[in-house]
Amino acid sequence: MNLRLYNTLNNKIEDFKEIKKGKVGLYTCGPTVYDFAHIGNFRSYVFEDLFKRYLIYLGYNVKHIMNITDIDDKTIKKSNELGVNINEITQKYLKAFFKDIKTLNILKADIYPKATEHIKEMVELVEKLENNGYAYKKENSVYFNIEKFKGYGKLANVLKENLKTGVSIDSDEYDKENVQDFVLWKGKKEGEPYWETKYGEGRPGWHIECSAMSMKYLGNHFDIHMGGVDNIFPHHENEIAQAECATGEKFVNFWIHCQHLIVNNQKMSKSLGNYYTLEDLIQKGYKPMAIRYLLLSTHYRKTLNFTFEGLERAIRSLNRINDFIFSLKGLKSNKGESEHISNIINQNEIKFRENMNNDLNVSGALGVFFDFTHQINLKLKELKTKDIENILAYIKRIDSVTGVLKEEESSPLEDEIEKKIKIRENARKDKDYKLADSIREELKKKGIILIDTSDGVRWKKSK
RNA sequence: GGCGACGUAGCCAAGUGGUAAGGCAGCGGUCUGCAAAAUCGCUAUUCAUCGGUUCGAAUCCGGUCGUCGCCUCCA
Repeated sequence: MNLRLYNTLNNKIEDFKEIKKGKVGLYTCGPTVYDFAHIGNFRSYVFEDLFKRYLIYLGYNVKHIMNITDIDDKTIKKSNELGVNINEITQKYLKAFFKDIKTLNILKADIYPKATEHIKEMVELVEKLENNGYAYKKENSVYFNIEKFKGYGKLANVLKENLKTGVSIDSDEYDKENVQDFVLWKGKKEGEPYWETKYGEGRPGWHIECSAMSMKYLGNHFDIHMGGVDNIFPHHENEIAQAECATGEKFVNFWIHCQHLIVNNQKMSKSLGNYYTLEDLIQKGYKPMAIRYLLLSTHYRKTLNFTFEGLERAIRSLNRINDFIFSLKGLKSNKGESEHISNIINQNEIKFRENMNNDLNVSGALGVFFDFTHQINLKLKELKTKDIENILAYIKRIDSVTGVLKEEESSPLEDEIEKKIKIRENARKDKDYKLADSIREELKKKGIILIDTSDGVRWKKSK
């Protein structure tokens, strides 16, 4: 089965076909760096990462662009309120963003273009739209005339008749009631940053940024554009309008949108006190990989209900995988390789792929993988050296997609602890279980967990 | 009002016309000096609900109820 994806453009699951063999151009909507990103943002980023990792797993050469919005109403507002230079704000939160995605084991994009560094491209795009008759000037701003674009509304399934009310508005955050032509270029306002261009002093509209930057790095027509469902309208709809009216070409083949995350069945908001940043969760003692596991284990088109119970469950599910790897690594085995183990691996990987190919069915794919751990656990005693290598290599391939097994540095034990473990071993031989148990308890308090196996004592650090 | 997603065990969740995966939790057993891990058994006659199509429906169609999102910025 080929990779099949739900394409918002046509509202159905379609076979994925790349434009240029073996290559995928991928654009994901990035952060507006005016505040810390929250776990809802990270749900999208983690899903996008899962998707990108899977494309790489399938052998595609992925070119991934993620924009950084470092100029917009919210950023300007914050800058003015705090009396701080806008760059200081965007620098601060950009740094935090990069730190967070590293923590969550999200692969870096190839390029993170900043809006403020692509004013020239945006103005050129506005110019093209004006030349093609889709844009008009009003006051000091330039607007897109949605009446002129026949395809307007095709992504979000909105009818122009329901939108057009005749007034054009140049703010990102305007009042209700009027939805209409959107702004391409905003004339300068008092107290706002501006650029000097052929359209006078001003700054770009929000939507033009993504059209200009995606086309600059991926071409006029590229494979996949992703984002949260809230971006479908108007942001992505407007991107299509801008790009297609400027170039006359189809803009993007596949639009993939990730559902939102809610917290305890409620919309996340600061006023409800259920608004979490990644740092908040880490401060509470949760491990990043458990957070990542939780965020990616629900299908991307389903609303994810974030709860702390769910996070606890994620920890335990991950433990099952980690314990499995732990047992494998501690096995004493004979040389050789068994055909039936290779068969189990091959069969399992095929099923894993079938599930992932089915519109990124992670839950199904994880279920397949848990089946695998079960099958292998039944055969642990008969594994040969090469089998274990093969299994570990398979786990590595799976994790190249899921990215939840980021290993922590395994520092060697201190001499003193080593000594204690030896004392305990001797005590056990002498059947002095009282002493043995007290040492085990003592080390547990230090974060070292001892496990007695038929192959001897083993230790691991507590999570 | 318009557009869209969705409703499967205590919780999370797969399933895309052929008779309910998997994970977590729980109970009982095996293994272990005891633990841990693993393992075995038990835990949904039923998929919001009512009708229809079909030899056969959680899956298709229609109605009803309910949840969420978008329609203004938001991942």
